[in-house]
Amino acid sequence: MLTIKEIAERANVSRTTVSRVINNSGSVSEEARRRVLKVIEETGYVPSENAKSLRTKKTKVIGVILPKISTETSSRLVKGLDDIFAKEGYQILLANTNLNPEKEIEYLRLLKSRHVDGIILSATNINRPLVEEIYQLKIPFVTVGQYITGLANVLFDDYQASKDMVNLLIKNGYKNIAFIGVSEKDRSVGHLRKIGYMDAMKDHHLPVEESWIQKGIFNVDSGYECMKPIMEDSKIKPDAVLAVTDRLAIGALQYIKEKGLSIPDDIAVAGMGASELSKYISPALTTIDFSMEDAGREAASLLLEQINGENYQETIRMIKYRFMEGSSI
Amino acid sequence: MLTIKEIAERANVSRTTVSRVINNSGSVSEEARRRVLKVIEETGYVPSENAKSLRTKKTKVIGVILPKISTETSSRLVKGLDDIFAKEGYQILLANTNLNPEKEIEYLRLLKSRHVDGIILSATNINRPLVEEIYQLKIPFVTVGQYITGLANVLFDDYQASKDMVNLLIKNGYKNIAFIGVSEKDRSVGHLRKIGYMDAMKDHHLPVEESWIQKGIFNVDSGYECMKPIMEDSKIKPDAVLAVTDRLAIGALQYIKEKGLSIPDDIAVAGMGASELSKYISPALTTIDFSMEDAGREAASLLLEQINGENYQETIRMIKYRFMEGSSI
DNA sequence: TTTTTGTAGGGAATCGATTCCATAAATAAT
DNA sequence: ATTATTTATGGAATCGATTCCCTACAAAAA
Repeated sequence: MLTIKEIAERANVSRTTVSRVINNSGSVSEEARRRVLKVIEETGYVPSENAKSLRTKKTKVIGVILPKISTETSSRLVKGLDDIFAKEGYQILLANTNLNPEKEIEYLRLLKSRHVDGIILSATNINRPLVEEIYQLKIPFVTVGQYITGLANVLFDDYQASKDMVNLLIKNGYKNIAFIGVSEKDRSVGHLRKIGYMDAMKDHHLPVEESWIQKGIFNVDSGYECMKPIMEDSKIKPDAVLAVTDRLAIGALQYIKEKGLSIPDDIAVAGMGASELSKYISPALTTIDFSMEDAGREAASLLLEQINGENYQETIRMIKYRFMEGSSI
Repeated sequence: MLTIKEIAERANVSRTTVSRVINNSGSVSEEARRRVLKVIEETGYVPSENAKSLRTKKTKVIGVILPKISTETSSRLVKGLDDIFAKEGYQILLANTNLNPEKEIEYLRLLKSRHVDGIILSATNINRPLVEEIYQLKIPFVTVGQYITGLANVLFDDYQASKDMVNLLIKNGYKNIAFIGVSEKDRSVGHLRKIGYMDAMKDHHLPVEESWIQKGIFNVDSGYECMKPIMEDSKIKPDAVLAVTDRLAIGALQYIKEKGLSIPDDIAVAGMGASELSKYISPALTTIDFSMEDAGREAASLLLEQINGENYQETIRMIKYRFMEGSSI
C-alpha cells in the first residue's frame, strides 16, 4: 500500500505539503503542487480514508439499519437515502436485523464503533432498551416509520391513511368491511392502522364482527389464510376487506378469486403500500402509496442537517401518502 | 469519545492490558481482567474500529457495487450476500452506480481508499478501463453476472437458459417465436440471451422475421412498446414471444391482453428472471428463476475464500436456474 | 541454591493521515 | 534601510488502537 510518506519522498516535499495539495488547504507553490500531483498521477495513490477518519473524526459513512433487506419497502427507502447521500459524498453501510430486536442494539453499537457520521433506523418495533441505547448514542440519528420521542422522525400517517381508506370504501357504498392486520407490536402498521379502521367504522356507526378482524404476517400466503375465517366464520359476510399491506391484500384477493367470487362486485379489496405488484395483478389493487423514496430523501436531508450541526431537536416530518386507484373497489 | 487510554487509567492497568482483555490475547491475570471488564461495562466503552483497522489492515467491511439499488435482482443479491457475510461479522458498504459506467471506476477507487476487505461487483457492461482498474486493485474481488477473465466469477448460463426456454416453447408446439431483448452492450442479458434464442431457432430450422426481434429497456412499459411492432409489422404473426426479463414480458402481456387476444391460446409469453410479479399476474408468467440469493451466497463464499487466502485463481461458479411454470405458454 | 521456564504487564513504536507551530524566504509597507 | 506581512514549507504531535520487545517476579527444574 502506497502511503503519503512515499509520495512525499518521491515528490521531494514533506508529508505536510502532500496533504495540503490533496486537500487544497494551506499554501503551496505551483511548482511543488505540480510535482506532487504528477507523482500521485503516476503512482495511482489514494489516501487512506481510514487514517484520515482517525484524525478528522469524519468517515463519510452513514449506517442504515433495516428490519429486512430485500423487501420493496426497504429497497425503495435505501434508494431515496442514496439519492441524497451520494450527492454529498456519503456512502451507506448496511445493517440488516432480520427482524431480530437484539440485533438492533448490537448494530447500533457496531455502527458507533465504526464512527459512522450518522444513523438511519427503520425499525418495526421500538422497545425500551433500544430507545435507551439510542439516547446515549450521541450520533446524528433519524428514525423512519416509527416514532421515538425527542428524535428526528420521518413518519407516515398510518392512522389517517387507514381511516381514509375505510372512508373511501364507505363512500363507495361498502358497509361490512373486514380488516386484515399484523401484530400490534408493530405500532405503525399493526396498531395505528388498526385503530384507524376501527375509528372510521365507529364514526359511521357501522358494526364490526369479531371474525372480520384477522391478524397475519407480511406475506401473500398469510393474506390468503386470513381471508378464510373472514369468509367462513362470519355471520354477516363482509362486502369489502382492507389489508394493511398489499401482499396481504393480494393473498385475500387470491382466496376470493378462487372461491369464484367477483372483485369488487361480490367483495372489494383494498391494500396499503403501493407495491409494484398492485399495479399488475388483476384486478389492479386500490392501495395507498406511502412514497418510501420520498421518505428516504427526507430522512437523509434531516440527517445531513444534524451532521452539519443545524437541527438537533425533536422533528417530525410527515410524508404525504396518496391513493392509487385500481379496480378492486 | 471514550478511548482505550481512559479505560486503562480507570482500571489501573496499561493500554496493552486493556487491549489484551478485549482481544483475548497474551496473558492477563484474572484480577486485572475483571477490573478491565468492569470498567468497560460501566462506561459502555466500544473500541474504535477505525483505529483498529489502521493497525490491523482489516476493516470487516465488504464493498458491493450495484448498477441499480432498488431492483428486485439487486435486493435479492444483497440478501444472499448478507446471509453469509453477517455470519462472519462483515458488513456491506453499498455503492450504487445508477448504470453510470464512470461511477464504477470511481467507486472502485473509493472502496479501495476505504480499505474494504473485498469487493463484489454486479455490473451490466464491462469495459476495458473498468477491467484494467480491477486488475491493479489487488483486493479480493468477485464479479456477479458478467464474466471477467482471470477473476472469480459467479455466473448464470444466460445462453443456455434462453435456449432452453425457446426449446420448451418449440416442444409445446410454438413455431413463430418473437424475441424482446435489451442492448447487447449488456453481454449477459443482451447478447447471450439473444444468441441463445437465435441458435435454438436455427437448430430447429425455424425462420425468424426481422420484426420479431425487438430491443427494449428494463421496464414494463418498454415491453409494451416492443410488442407493438412485433404484432403490427410482421408478415407472419408470432404465436409466442420470449422476453429477456419478466418486466418486458409483463409489458408484452399487457399489450396482448389489451388487443383482446388470449394468452397462451393466441400467443404465448415467456419471461426470464422470476420476479415476484410473475407469480401473481394472470396468467401467471412462465419464466426462469436465476436464484439471485444463491448467487449472492456463492459470491460471498468465494470472496471469503480469497480473504482467507485460499483461492486466487480464475474461478467460475455457474448458478443453477430452474423453470417456473406459469400458465402463459 | 542456582538456573530455567513461564506468566503478567508495561513502554514505546507503529499504522497513515491531519494540523499546530515554528522558521525561512520573499514581498510589501514604513 | 528597516520592519512588518505574507507565502511556502517542514517538524512533530496527534488520532486510538495493536503489538513487539523487555523486565519483574514466581514457580518449577536442576
